[in-house]
Amino acid sequence: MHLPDVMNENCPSRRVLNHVTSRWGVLILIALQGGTLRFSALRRRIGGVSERMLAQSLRLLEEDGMVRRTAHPVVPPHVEYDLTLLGEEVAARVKALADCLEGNLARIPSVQAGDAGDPGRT
Amino acid sequence: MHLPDVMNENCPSRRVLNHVTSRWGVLILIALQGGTLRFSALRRRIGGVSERMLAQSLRLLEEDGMVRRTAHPVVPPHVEYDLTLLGEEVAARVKALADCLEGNLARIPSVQAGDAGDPGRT
DNA sequence: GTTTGCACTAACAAAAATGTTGGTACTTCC
DNA sequence: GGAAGTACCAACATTTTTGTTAGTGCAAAC
Repeated sequence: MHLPDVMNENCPSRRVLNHVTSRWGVLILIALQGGTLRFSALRRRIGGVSERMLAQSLRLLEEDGMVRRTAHPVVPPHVEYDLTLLGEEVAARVKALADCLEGNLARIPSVQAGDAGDPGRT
Repeated sequence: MHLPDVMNENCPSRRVLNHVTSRWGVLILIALQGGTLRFSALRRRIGGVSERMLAQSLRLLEEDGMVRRTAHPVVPPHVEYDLTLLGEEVAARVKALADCLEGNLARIPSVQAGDAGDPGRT
């Protein structure tokens, strides 16, 4: 068994890292840190996510053993999402990163430059 | 001015978070944690990155004040990249996350399912 | 004197991510 | 009776990301 190494393009850790650090993966983990949430609640909590992407990202994180899905077979569907033990560990790191960025926004030049949107090409 | 909040789709922190957690952004930050590196060295260190993406991702991180670029105007170009103070702080969190994932690979179902990457090499 | 390395960029092409629309099957609220 | 909410999925369209190729200008190694 070779040691996992994200710098190695073929290491499975690379794929997991990509799931976790994906656009919505990060936010899902942070949102679920507060406790169990239902699909719609999760969607309301995470600004800008579409149903499709939320469902897809949740499935990926579930496959990676970070998120647990619990479906109650009742008439209006009722599904709950929460973090597994592993998910909690990972989410804590992700949260730490997000907090770090939020807390240091003032030190970030591109933010101070007063550009609300994509300054990219015009 | 409201508080930064990554859950808010219009918060600038969201954009910065995306840069930092982008496919190559993560790896660049980790790679530079070890110290200054030149472009080509960085490229060799990060498996699978193309010149184009490395250059692009570096520029983004530079704009966000995480990475510093120092060009020496010598005949064969000599450019060095290293982390700013802010970059170090952020990189530390990113590294913690990556280490956490690497260390817990064995607990990840989708990895154990033998569905990706090159099997057999241990 | 031909190849190699350096640090890139521009143009184009392909692949992946993401969004949009419409639908399911039923219930509760107005 | 009509609208809204639940938890999604499938098909299609668009956008974004990423890769590929070629090229710069010069120097050192072969």
